[in-house]
Amino acid sequence: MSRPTETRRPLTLRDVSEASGVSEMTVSRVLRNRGDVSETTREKVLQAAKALGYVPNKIAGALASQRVNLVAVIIPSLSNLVFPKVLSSISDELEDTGLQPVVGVTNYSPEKEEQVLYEMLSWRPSGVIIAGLEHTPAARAMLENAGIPVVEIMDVDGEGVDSVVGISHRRAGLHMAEAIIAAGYRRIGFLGSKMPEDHRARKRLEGFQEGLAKAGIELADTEFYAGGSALAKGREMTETILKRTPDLDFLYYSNDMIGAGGLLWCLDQGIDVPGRIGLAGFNGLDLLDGFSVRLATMNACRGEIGRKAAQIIAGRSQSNMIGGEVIELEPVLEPGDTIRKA
Amino acid sequence: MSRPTETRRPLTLRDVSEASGVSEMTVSRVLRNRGDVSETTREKVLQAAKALGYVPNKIAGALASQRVNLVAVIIPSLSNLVFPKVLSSISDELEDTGLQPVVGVTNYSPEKEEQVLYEMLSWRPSGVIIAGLEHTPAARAMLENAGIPVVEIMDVDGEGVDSVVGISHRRAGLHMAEAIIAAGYRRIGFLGSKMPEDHRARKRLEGFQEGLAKAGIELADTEFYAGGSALAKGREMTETILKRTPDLDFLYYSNDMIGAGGLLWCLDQGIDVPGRIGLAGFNGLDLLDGFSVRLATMNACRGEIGRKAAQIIAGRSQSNMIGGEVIELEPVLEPGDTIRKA
DNA sequence: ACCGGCACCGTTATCGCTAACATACGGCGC
DNA sequence: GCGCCGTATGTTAGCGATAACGGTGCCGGT
Repeated sequence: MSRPTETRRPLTLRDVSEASGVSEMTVSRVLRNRGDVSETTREKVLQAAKALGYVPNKIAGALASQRVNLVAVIIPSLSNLVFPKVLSSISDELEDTGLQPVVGVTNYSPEKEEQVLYEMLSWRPSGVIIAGLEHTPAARAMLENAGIPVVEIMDVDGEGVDSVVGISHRRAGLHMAEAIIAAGYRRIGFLGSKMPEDHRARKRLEGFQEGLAKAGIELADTEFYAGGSALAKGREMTETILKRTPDLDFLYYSNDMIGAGGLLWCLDQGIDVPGRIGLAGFNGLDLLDGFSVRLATMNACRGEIGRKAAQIIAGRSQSNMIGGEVIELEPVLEPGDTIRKA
Repeated sequence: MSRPTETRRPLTLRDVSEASGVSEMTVSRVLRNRGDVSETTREKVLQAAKALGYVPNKIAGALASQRVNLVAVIIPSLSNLVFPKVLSSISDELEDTGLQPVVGVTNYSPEKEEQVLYEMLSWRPSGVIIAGLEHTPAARAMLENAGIPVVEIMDVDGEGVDSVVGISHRRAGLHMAEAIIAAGYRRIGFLGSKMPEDHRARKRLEGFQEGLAKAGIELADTEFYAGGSALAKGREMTETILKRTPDLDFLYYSNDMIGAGGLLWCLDQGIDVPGRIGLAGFNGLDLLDGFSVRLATMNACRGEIGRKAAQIIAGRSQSNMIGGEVIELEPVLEPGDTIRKA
């Protein structure tokens, strides 16, 4: 009820050691469960620590031991819904390894990414998980020189610094194109975000166009957006593109959220999906489970990506084997109800 | 192209100081922009640091200066969509204060919260922003003894440790009840999550029931869920509750996501909304902008909450004024299209 | 009685950086 | 010339923990 001390000086090991009558070293051993301590002193120490409300100072600990139990996780955005998913699979996997993820957000800006990376590396984490393969030269240099395991995730189309876990967005786009063509669609439009720094979306589009080209087809129209609620944007863009190019018979969206918006708009308009027009998105958001008509999409293996990445970091922080794994996962087409059955 | 050194020993201030021919202290001053350094040496040092690829060690810096530029932000979940929003407003507000948010997630578990808090406090952050007012006794004690500004956010119905920024969920529920009754609805059902630790949802329900009681009405039926895609669950639950109690004329959902699922189901079924049945959710997700029929909801001021909380932390970390502010924000009813006009 | 080994615990020396103080130096006023 | 000030830099002493090693009992074997 009354304050333990007058001026609240933060507690240190010394306080606990004095309170329990043993040396700081022994207290440290007890608190870390490391080294031999008799059961009786262990009890004494724990009791004293609890009574004082002692919280160890990891800053000092990390400096002395040269070990930090943090893993830097750097992603472009939290509002994308994709990334929280990856994040949670990372933290699940890290749960009982003693490692802890720390998140940094770049807003799809390479400069911000460089900043965030610098900031995080200055805490000397035991590993870095970072989205994408495209970084500023300085950022890349930092990753190479950090001397810790680095896992670049989400994308395998390019050269990685160290380990890489992801899917080929190029091939994902290509496969989607093939599926669409196989289903008999020919007048195809693309709708996506304007962000020039979303390399994965760009690669999907490139792969998609390549797939179309193989069948001698070109994109009939495209529409881009920036900012705002993706669902609402999907709705607007769909209306816009169909007004401009009414004979489109398929719309490929760069993500599920705008795809879902487009789907809602089509349903509202009473358009026959997938007869008159087919739709597909990308990501496999479980959000889509809530629609009566299920949008075709491609599962981006987000959970698996996070898990593998975490495993690599955890594995390498124990045994210091030399890394450089590249794990390519295979995205799965989920045809849903918005592509005609062939 | 070739590695700078054979065995890559992490760089220290000493390396930079040797490379630039000045003392470590001067290098430190340059890198922190603190104290007087002549322009010429500043240049020399910066150049050396860049050439070596030096990244400062904040661990050592923090230990020496007893200052850490981190703010712990502790929230129940990242998949709720509400919290990423709060997070981003916090980090926007902190952007140019030199402070940096670090996120911890509790999964709505008080024990996990206690763990995460302990973990974060052991890094000696300059402040804590934590969701909710309900904590374990140990967690509360830690917050009280940490000697740093603490802001509990989202909720004001209860006793805070230090500062509090949020809305009254009890009153939010109550107001929603009044609005619904004013619109002429009488057979009212509630649909929500089963989580016993979601105190804010509980308080909304209590306030809602209180509002109904004032008009001499009781909840006609309730339905709860746990886990899974909220949109899909909303759909299922709505079907279930309406099968069980067909004469309900209003459904109050504990969040917008399940509300949206319910709305989709009603539209699919061709049910007249808001004539035959009214619907309302809670949170004001901008996701809802994408629907042709807009769900009634209540804006929970998430952006404002994050901003104010960050301001309090930032303000107090500069001038050490004594805290204890309580800021109650006023949620706004957004009637949308799913409540009859009175 | 002596020695080796084990279980337990203390001492010392960092870890990389910064606060606080000390020093060097040039210029200025008197 | 002397003292003094201000600027630009160096020196010293920690910050709070841990690694590495050094004791100290106690036991059992010989």
